[in-house]
Amino acid sequence: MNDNATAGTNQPQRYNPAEIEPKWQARWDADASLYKAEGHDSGKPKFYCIEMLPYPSGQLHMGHVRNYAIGDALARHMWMRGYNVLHPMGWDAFGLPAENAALKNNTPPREWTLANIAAMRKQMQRMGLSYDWATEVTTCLPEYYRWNQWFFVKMFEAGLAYRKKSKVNWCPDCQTVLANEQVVNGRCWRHEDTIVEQRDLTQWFLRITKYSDELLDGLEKLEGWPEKVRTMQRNWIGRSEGALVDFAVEGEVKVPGCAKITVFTTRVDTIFGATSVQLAPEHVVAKAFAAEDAGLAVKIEGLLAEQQRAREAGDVGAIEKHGIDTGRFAVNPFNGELVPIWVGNYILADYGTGAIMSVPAHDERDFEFAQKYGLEVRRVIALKAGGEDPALPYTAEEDAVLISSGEWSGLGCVEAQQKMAAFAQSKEFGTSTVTYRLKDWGVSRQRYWGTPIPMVYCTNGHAGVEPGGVVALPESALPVVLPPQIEITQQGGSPLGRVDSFVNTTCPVCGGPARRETDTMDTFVDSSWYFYRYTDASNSSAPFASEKANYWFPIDQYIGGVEHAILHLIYSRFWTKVMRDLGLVKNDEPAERLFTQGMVIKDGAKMSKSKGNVVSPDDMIARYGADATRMYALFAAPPDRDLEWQEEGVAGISRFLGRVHRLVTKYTEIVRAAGSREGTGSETEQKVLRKLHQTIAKMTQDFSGRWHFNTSIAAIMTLINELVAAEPAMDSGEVSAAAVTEVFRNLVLMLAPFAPFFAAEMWEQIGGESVVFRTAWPVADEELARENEMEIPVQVNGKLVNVVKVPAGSDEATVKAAALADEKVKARIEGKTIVKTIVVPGKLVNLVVK
RNA sequence: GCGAAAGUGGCGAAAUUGGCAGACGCACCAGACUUAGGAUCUGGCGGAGCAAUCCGUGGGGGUUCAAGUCCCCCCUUUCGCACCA
Repeated sequence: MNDNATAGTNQPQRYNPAEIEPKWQARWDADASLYKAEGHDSGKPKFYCIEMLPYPSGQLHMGHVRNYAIGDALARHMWMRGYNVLHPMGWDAFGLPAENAALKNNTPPREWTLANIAAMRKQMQRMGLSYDWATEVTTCLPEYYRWNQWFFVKMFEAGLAYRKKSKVNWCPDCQTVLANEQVVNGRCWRHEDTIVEQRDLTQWFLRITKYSDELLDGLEKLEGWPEKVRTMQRNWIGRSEGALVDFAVEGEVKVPGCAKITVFTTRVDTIFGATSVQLAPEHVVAKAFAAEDAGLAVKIEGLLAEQQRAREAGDVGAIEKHGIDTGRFAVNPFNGELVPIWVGNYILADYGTGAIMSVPAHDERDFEFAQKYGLEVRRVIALKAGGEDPALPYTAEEDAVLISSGEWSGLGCVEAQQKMAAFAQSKEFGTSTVTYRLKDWGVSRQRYWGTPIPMVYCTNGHAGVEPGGVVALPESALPVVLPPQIEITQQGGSPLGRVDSFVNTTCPVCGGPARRETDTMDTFVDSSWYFYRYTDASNSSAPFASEKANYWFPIDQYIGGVEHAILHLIYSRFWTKVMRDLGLVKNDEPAERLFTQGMVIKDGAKMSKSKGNVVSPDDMIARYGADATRMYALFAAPPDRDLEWQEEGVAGISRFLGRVHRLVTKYTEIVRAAGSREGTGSETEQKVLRKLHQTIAKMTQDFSGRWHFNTSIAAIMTLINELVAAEPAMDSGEVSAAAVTEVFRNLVLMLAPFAPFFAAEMWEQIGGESVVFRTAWPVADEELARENEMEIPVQVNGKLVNVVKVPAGSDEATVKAAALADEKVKARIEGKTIVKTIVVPGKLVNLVVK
């Protein structure tokens, strides 16, 4: 850069990251042992630290840089604290972009993906991240995905993987099915503008609902997870306790199974107030009625269309309630009353039973609907304490009792719910039940670039398997390898279905002809267990050895974006429980602690190509170096908050490193020569050492607690500012060589987690032993850190007047006397009476005067 | 609509337990050095005022000797959920 003549006079070697960083990178890349975790027989405590693995798009973005800078600082710090650290990295390498790229550039997905991985690995190495590359996991390689298939077969055998025909979400852009979790407001999670369609398809599902309660209850114990994520998962699982009650349909219904309507309710205690039954437009009974009445059929179609439109508008909640009276009646089993059967556009087919009893007096939606159509509103819940009845709709359950409810009148709501459900069960017209919003995980994808589902359909069938029936492949037949060369086209359907050599196979049981399943697995399968594979990445006989996983798990710290709160983080919890039940691992949960970092934004908005506000990490590194770029990502905001990227700030960090470089270089000879010379005990020496040890204490605390690295870095900057001020004293010997040595050694050690290249260079320069990252983290000396003088603010009537200095540890009387002796204070209280004096030891004095 | 988080200088932010509001950095201003350079160093920098001093943490009330921090009401922003019966 600016290597002109003046630079040479008193600063022979200026901070030049372009020189330092590649030099160290070359050394580190050549030393595979540098970041290698020790085995599970290591005597040290373990620390398993992971950042979420990226999709190999080919380019790191600033969000990655921030994520990895946080994890790397933590991993390096824990190394220095003496832990056995496993800090791995991998690639979530299957997925649609590879197919799109293939279409566009005519490059095979595998080639494209592997090239991207190579490019991104290089970027990570350029950033100086401390990954153990020997444990690298790439999900699109058969060595990895064969274990997806292995798990799939295990789940099939355990009844956890099954096939069913159902309505599924279809993204016309992805040309594939989406899981419920991948649909956001009726749109595709990857295509914000694309409305997801509903299609009837036969698909593979994983029975995540078997673990609904455990997934929910487990959240209570995940205290190391952000409350926000736990809440989101709780909502997603959506457990709801209630009752099923059968309402018999009055009169004849020709379609079998339609003689009764089973409603789901959480408020069976309000059933005497039910004045209609409401069906979803797709309910079988509604369809049965429609079959008998063409006019009704048209109207019900209309309701369905309204629901569809609302879903497409992404605004299901705002739909105007609308319904149709079918003219038919149902019998309330509790009182024998006939209530009209309606079809409503606000009734969801896929929640509960798709049918409800409508109680306008005690449900807001039912109330709104009844008002519109003039249905009866009948109060059956009153205040327990008596007195004036609350306005309708009245939805409270606490301190409320049943009225006008026959023999149940007088019971409290909660008690009535239990007793009435039990009664319904004894009379066989109902039962108490629990429903969930969580649905089984649909994992079939009509795509090429994913894990082939290891199932075949035996054409002729054999004992126990009908013709065309499902047969799981035995372990010896795995992996089912993706055919490498395949033409990617835009036509629908599973691409593998067009490859005859793939489809046509033999049945592993009877040896007869069979067809392979041609769908591939959702890529979220890949990321559901990848972190177990890190512990034993090259195992070719099992997904991993249990003893290795049991040593490292649960993950001590998992770091990633909050956008995975539902998808990845719920799937991987599920997968862990399945593996536990298979006897592979002992832990119930994958990660002890989860940290979700904020977004990186620019000019107030998330960086995106369309907004043109993308800052490239490569540019930053080329201009300021990796150390400054990483350190800025930690300095600009606390890691859990959004970070506004300001290039001037990176320049500021670069200047700061330059100042440290100048100081370290200036005192290098003293530090290198230092023996065990005595300190001078001078005031400046005490001051410098005090600041040093206060900084060590602050940094150590930040790492173990809140991770507010912005304040840690600010503390180091303050230390540097003090050192600059102390330069004359360090030059004159007023600050001893021993003290200078102590300061600079510890300063470099403290910078190591944030600026690894810089720290390695400085450490070598001052003659530090071994590797800086394997040197023990400094320990704060409380004695040296202690202030010997305190500054005590003095207030009069709560307003600051002056600050007085007193010796540290002064008692109340001394502090008070010092406050009263202060000229400014004297002037302020002149002629007034002190009514009260508050002395908070070590904090302040407040004089209340009149 | 429900729930959560947030709102502090020109900007990013700090104040961990009710106790000096604005640490640290950016930008800006002044100065030094100078082959005048987007380098480096020194100093200044919430607002008003010559000053003493007064005002100031989204707005309004309250508790307290003392409130950015606690309580009540309201506003704004972001995120999550959203006819879930």
